[in-house]
Amino acid sequence: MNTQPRTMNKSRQRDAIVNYIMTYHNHPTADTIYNAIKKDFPNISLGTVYRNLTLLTELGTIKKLSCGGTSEHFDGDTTPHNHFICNQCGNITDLDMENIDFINELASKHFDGEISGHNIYFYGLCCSCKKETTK
Amino acid sequence: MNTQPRTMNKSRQRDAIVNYIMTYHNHPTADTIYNAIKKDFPNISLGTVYRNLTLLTELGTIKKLSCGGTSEHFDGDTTPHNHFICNQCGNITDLDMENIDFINELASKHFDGEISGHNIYFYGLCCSCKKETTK
DNA sequence: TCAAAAATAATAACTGTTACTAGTTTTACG
DNA sequence: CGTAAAACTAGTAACAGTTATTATTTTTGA
Repeated sequence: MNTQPRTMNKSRQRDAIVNYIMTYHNHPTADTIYNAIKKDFPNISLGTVYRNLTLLTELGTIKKLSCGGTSEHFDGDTTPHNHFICNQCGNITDLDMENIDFINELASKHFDGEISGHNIYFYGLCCSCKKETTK
Repeated sequence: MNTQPRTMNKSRQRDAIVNYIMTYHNHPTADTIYNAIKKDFPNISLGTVYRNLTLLTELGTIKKLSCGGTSEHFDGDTTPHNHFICNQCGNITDLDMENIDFINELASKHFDGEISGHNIYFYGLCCSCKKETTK
């Protein structure tokens, strides 16, 4: 039995969510999006944000980032790239580095299952926190 | 001001937690550990498990794994190694592959902060789930 | 225009985790 | 030893992020 809707209707709220994520590449949480969108949709419900984020993740329009904080983050950039999380301030940023998808092959070598992708989270001190600590 | 205890007392409960994690390399959640230890400590509190897991993580005795499920997992193996999470059954396993810590250098190349480490989570189908789907 | 399907707002419920408190265990030292 | 201070625990309440429920509204296609 298929529990998915047969067709997807358009929804102004969902459009606003996608628009926010695609405009600000700041890996927002559901709550961040909720508060930002409230300016245009004062009555929007947090549940609506969560429901659409789940839906969009399932559709592959966005990606969910689980990097150990109290809540999940979302990324509008679904192309392969890696993230850095600052141990001090907790900020998440994209990491500009050469593509290393070949590690999937390395991981497959001694593995009987099927590897389809990976997530990499680098940790350390971001530029500004590094400056702070060396003061 | 230092909020840490000045010395660490021994605690049978904490020993049992460490012992469980080091014995079964199954990346357990707090709840898994709690239920396992209850056999020896029928009155142990879930809070005690959480408190000690946090403490042990801070001490570096164990590592916390945040791989996107509903709860956190813990790993008694603190040596560099990578994990695989099955998209179907959710099982977490160690991935036997060559060390690729050199990616920290690659990541540092165009990065102004300081990179101290990384976590890699591979995704896909584990051996048994792969067999299931091809039946 | 109108009915069916999809989506929403509002709210309640749920779940993993943390905080609090009174009582117990461990430890250091006389 | 005995004992007092510090560390730790059980039990429980509180909290935060997320999901489920439901009545209502919006979207869509004929």
